[in-house]
Amino acid sequence: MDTRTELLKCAENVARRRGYDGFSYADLAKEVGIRKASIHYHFPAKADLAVAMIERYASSFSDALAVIDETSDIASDRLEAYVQSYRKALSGGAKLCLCVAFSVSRDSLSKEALQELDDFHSMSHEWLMNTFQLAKKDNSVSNVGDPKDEAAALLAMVEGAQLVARAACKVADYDRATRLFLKRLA
Amino acid sequence: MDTRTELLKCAENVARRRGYDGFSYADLAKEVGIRKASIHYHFPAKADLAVAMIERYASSFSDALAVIDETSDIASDRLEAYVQSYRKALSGGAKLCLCVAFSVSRDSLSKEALQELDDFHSMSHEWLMNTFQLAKKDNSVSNVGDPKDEAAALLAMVEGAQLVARAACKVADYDRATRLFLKRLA
DNA sequence: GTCTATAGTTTGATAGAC
DNA sequence: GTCTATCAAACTATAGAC
Repeated sequence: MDTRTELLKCAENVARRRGYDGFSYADLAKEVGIRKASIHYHFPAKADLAVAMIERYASSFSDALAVIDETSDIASDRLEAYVQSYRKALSGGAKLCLCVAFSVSRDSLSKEALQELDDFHSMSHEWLMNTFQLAKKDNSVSNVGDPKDEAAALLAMVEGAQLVARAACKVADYDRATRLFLKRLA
Repeated sequence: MDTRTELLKCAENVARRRGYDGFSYADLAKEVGIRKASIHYHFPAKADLAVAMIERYASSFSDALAVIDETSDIASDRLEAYVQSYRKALSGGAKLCLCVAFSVSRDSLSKEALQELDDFHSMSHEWLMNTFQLAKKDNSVSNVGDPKDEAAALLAMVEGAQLVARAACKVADYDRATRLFLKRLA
């Protein structure tokens, strides 16, 4: 793997544990095994790194959603996989979704990074909306309301469930918070 | 107001905007109007400040829940007030619940602070559980599941809704995420 | 209780050799 | 591309005068 990618991977890893203001170039240098001055060759400023991190995260997230869509045509299957993916991202209570971690540090981010953050949420929201729209047709989810509202509610729920589970370092808290929603799935 | 309280108020304010790793003694000194060295008289280390912040936050939150209980005996009224209180805490998309902000910076907190964080979540969860238990009796909420699961789901939802709204600085996002739940209230 | 002064560390970032 | 060397600024924290 090239150094740039290795840096991005490492940065994502630590940012999802500690937030944007909670990691430094020194942390990355130590982990990747180069000097911190060398990092500036790949990312001149931390703001550049932040943008690249969100871009990479959104891209891989988008890929994951595409895989979910390919795996099943049933809305309930897709939503279950979605909830499961946020559970997996928790890493046993040690990590958060990158965008959850970055949302808290909003004031430290550049305009460009905030735009990327916004794009990520838009993409997630749209995928969820379409999936709830499908659920209305295939009847695989009980009691479906306005897809726009359902999408916003589920996005908030998985992000909040991650947060609560992270606070206590207990995946069980994530499971408890999402249980009633999963019961609505066929 | 005494300086200690003023410092706590100010620290809460900035921590809810920027997270635990996002503010410094210099920020507080500037805002409160004393030198940063003076802050150490009240809070020897930042870890001490963190503990006092959560204590104060949990205490005022607990008071707010007591007021809600006094205002109405109907479960749906109480839950609506609960959701509303998280909305108000958003401050137009500028702030988060202190415990949401601190959960992200978990690794920077002392054991004592983490314990306080845990206590806060326990208190919230218990109040919600009792309220959903009441809802089962007074039928003011539609389709109530296991109170324990309902409590966890709602806590996750309001915290997640705050986060999404904070990311975009749009209170409307909070409203959209909580709309379907509020529809279940009588 | 608040101040000045300062220590010791860490931060993000740059210059220039290799 | 990575290094050494260095910078100025910010950080938490302490000592001691008032």
